Amino acid sequence: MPRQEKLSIEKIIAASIEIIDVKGYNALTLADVAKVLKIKPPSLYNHISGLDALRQQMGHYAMTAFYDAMTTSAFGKSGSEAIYAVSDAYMQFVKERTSLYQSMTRVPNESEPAYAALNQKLTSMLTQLMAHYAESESDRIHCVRGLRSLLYGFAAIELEGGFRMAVSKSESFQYILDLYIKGLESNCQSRKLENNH
Amino acid sequence: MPRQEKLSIEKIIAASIEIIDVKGYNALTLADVAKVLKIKPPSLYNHISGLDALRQQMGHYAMTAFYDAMTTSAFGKSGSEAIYAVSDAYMQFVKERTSLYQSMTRVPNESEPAYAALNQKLTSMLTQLMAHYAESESDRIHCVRGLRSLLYGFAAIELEGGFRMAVSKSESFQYILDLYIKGLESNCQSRKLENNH
DNA sequence: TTGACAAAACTAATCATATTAGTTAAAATA
DNA sequence: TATTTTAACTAATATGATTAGTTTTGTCAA
Repeated sequence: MPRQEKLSIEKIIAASIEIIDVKGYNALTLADVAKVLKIKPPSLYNHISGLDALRQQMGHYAMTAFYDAMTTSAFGKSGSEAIYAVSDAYMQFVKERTSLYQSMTRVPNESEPAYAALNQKLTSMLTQLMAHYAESESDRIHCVRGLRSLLYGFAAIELEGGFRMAVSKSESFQYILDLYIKGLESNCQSRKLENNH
Repeated sequence: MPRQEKLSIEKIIAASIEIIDVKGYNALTLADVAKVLKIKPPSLYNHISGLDALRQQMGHYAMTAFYDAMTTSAFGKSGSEAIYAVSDAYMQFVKERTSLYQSMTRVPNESEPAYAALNQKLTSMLTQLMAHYAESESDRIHCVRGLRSLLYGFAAIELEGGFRMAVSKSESFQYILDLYIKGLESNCQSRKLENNH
């Protein structure tokens, strides 16, 4: 009986996610978290140092799950296949774990070492995927920034209900990804032509 | 002397922008707004119906300025020239009027008619710009969604300090835009080939 | 000029929330 | 079992949004 009862940071995060599911990221309050956990708000301070710290920890937790999803999706793939895979995994994460995704993107301090380190690893992974399309390191980074911008922007606009025209959003997503890959390929093409000048 | 003193919704918005410039969008409070305007917080309710309503009005005000900047930049241009122009204007707006841009993108209710109408007009304008690259209406909308995603994502990641590698962000932006345009062109190309099958 | 009216300020009060301080009970451990 | 730590609690403070009711002030017509 005294098994499941033990409170932990994980339980606090789980409760917070529940609340965000219902009320949205901005509406998270310690008062509500305490209510869900059936304790008084000050008791939470035995586990976390405040609302901002909770958000920070949620960000790290979310980033961990996200990093895992991204890495898994790309494993063993290369070229456009890998790019499609991580992009689909990205959007799947956004759709299926929206509150977690928001906890990641709206983390109070992105510079916090643990968070930043994971972010950095993710960027490295993506940069490797660009090997097929760009030779120089800086070009690969440009490509990664492009993909991240695309995915981040699409997800954000979709989440806030921004795509209002009566056109399939998933078709748009495929179209946009195709466009991006075509851009990469066309880039390759022109590079090869230059080399044979 | 009693000239400049008159309070108005414009002055309230201006004061709010000042505060956001310094403390960030989330930290806006009516208490601070009142302090800047040298009145007591309840007095604000003679002009606005609360913090959320203020944010909504700021969103509309911001969208108006943004729509103006976008439209002006594209005027008389077409094809890739127009796309580069609106993209540059977009990023310029983000950089020079950051608080306003955030007030627009984080507006409490994007469905509010006045806001949504402007948003719709902006989308129409951008869709027209895609005439050169896509024939069907739905393809043009896909293209617009791609561009918006790209710009929105790049701006958001840059604002939150997400591009950490030692690579020029403005070069990345140019690279990404080039990539996007190449994608559009390559799309055209393959469409023409198909037609001549 | 003055009295009525409307606008816009004010004070007082309420409520929700975060957070701190200090206390206590319960669990873990020596 | 005695001690120590953990994690709950109550009480209190501070900030901020918001409402109610009052007062001031500026405008405008008689």
